[in-house]
Amino acid sequence: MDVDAGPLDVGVVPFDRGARVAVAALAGGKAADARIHAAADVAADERLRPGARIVWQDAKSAAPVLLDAGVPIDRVRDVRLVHRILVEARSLPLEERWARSLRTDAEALFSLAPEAEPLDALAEQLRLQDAAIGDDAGLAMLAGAESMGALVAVELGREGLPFDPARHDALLEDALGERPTATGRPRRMEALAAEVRSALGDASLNPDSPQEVLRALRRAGVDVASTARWELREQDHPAIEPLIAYKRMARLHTANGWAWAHRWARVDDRGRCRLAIEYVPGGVVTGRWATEGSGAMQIARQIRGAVAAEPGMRLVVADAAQLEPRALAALARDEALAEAGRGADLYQALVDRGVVDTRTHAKLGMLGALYGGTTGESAVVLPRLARAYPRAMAAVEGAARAGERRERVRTWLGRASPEPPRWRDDERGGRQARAWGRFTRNFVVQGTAAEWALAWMAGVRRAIRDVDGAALVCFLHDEVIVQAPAERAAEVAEAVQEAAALAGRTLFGAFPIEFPVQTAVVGDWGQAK
DNA sequence: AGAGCATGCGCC
DNA sequence: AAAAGGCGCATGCTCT
Repeated sequence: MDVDAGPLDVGVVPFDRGARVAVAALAGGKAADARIHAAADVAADERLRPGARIVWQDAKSAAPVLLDAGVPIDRVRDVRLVHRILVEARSLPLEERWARSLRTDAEALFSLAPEAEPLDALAEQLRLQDAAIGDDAGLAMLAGAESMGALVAVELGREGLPFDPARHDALLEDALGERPTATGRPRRMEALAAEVRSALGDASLNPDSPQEVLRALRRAGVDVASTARWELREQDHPAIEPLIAYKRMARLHTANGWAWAHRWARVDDRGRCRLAIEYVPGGVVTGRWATEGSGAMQIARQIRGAVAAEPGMRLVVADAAQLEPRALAALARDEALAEAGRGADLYQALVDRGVVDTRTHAKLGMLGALYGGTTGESAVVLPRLARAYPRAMAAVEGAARAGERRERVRTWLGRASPEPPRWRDDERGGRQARAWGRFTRNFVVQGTAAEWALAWMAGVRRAIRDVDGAALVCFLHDEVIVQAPAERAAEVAEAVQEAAALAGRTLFGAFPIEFPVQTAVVGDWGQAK
């Protein structure tokens, strides 16, 4: 092996449904020395050594083959995801070949012959992307972070989230009452349904039907226009309390109840019960991830205790405190806000510095700044924040005004907001313009926070690589969970915090912004915070 | 019967 | 009918 060779781009194309893999060096838009391997032998290709940049059409179809073969991967380019970013960033002419490659999905790749052609195509795409990125350090970093994120997503999906069905069952019975034997509602839900029916004098009422409930409420003299909780709360009628309680239970029952667990929990080949979670990197326009199917990014707090460490293991639950305000301070280069963030609680710092009078007001004001609040308490506190942190406020205000003018805005690393929809030049159009402005205002902050989270996760992945038995098992925007052997959990917790600091420096250089991470080493997720 | 929308609510 | 950004999902309900 020539250890003096420079960084090598290595293209990987699986075919025959992953039974075989084509590997080639990519340079100058060409694939060189293509070799075909049986999937199990691919690790023997010495070009796939640490330090090489592995290039694939998309992680979902290509990564499993390499992961199964035990190929260490530490740099990667996901051509599909980076393509999307670059097209949106308008750094690239929309050439026909790009449009074509967008349509090349995983299935199409599988059906391609193992000839050089797909590898050449990959090489050409890589060349075009690198040319488009040029010397834009932000886009280069974003391309790397997005690609590594896609790999982490595949790894998370393969790992699954440790899940204890017995605990889940107990938590549900506690919240909803005894589970029904056949069809029908859990006991406490059924009791509440009966209470609602009796209070509204409608023995056949289906409490799951908003229309029926609305009609019944109005018949009973309750003046509401919907059955939304916020509206019900303002009413005084004996049906209201059980109805709200019922709806809360119904939500848990349908979203994270027994059927949900049955659908998404699986027992892997080592006898461990895990929730199968398919993450979709870049699934949200801002760059946040989404999930496909399981709703795993919305798991109700009430049942998080069912996510439990396996024997001999602990969960390291880590969440980044006030990530978005910190992302805002950094992208706006607001030294004063960054200074307030020096410490674990940015909101409390605003109180201590006399900017606002209570922590709740600090939070409300910040939410208003990030989302564009114009009413209520948030609007009252906002001017105080604007006076104390003019740079941060100018950044979000600027993004909002740009959006209203139909301009596209960018995150810190350069992800562009989507093309705005059309709106008329009338009052309704004005409302739409302001709504779009609220979106672009939030886009720059949410998107930048998502970029930080990608960098954080890449760092966590690297940091736990040498901790035998440790694995990332969950990601939730500003929170990660690592399962680790009990005796090494404390060490992992520290590494996760260091990775956060490193992510901050990677994105924002010497700008003095801190990203404190709260960690808890616990037996189950319900014990964290 | 299935597609697609509306409602409502959980998460960040 | 929500005020204020981003989602996903279950259910009811209407339209085809």
